Amino acid sequence: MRNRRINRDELIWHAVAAIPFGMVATYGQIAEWAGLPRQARQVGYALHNLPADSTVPWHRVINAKGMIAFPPGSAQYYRQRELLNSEGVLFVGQRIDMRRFRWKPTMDEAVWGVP
DNA sequence: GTCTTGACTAAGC
DNA sequence: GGCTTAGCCAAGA
Repeated sequence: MRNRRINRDELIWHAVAAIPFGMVATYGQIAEWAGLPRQARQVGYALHNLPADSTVPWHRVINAKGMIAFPPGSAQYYRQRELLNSEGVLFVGQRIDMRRFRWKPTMDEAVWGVP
């Protein structure tokens, strides 16, 4: 069987799985950490292909606006919101307080929010 | 091969 | 704060 190279999806899933409990990350962040910059859409695509029996915390991935990518009112929207709420991620209306819950990788070296 | 779609983002109005 | 436009890349028809 050859060393199957890690698929793009698995790379993304791995990055998503690295998000700690009670934290969230944006699609752009996941793409970048997975080594796929500018491919935020691919992250959503990979999550869409995520098997139902997977343990990947897909609900910790949100868009850059701090909102769930699903349209409000949809079953998926409420499911993700409930999962986040159960982890202590509080919502302000339809938005998450990114200043508190956005995960910052390697806080010592990471440069996020640089002007 | 081209065209459309998509769990996105940033900038402009 | 919300809508529109443009940019981006990959998968599917």
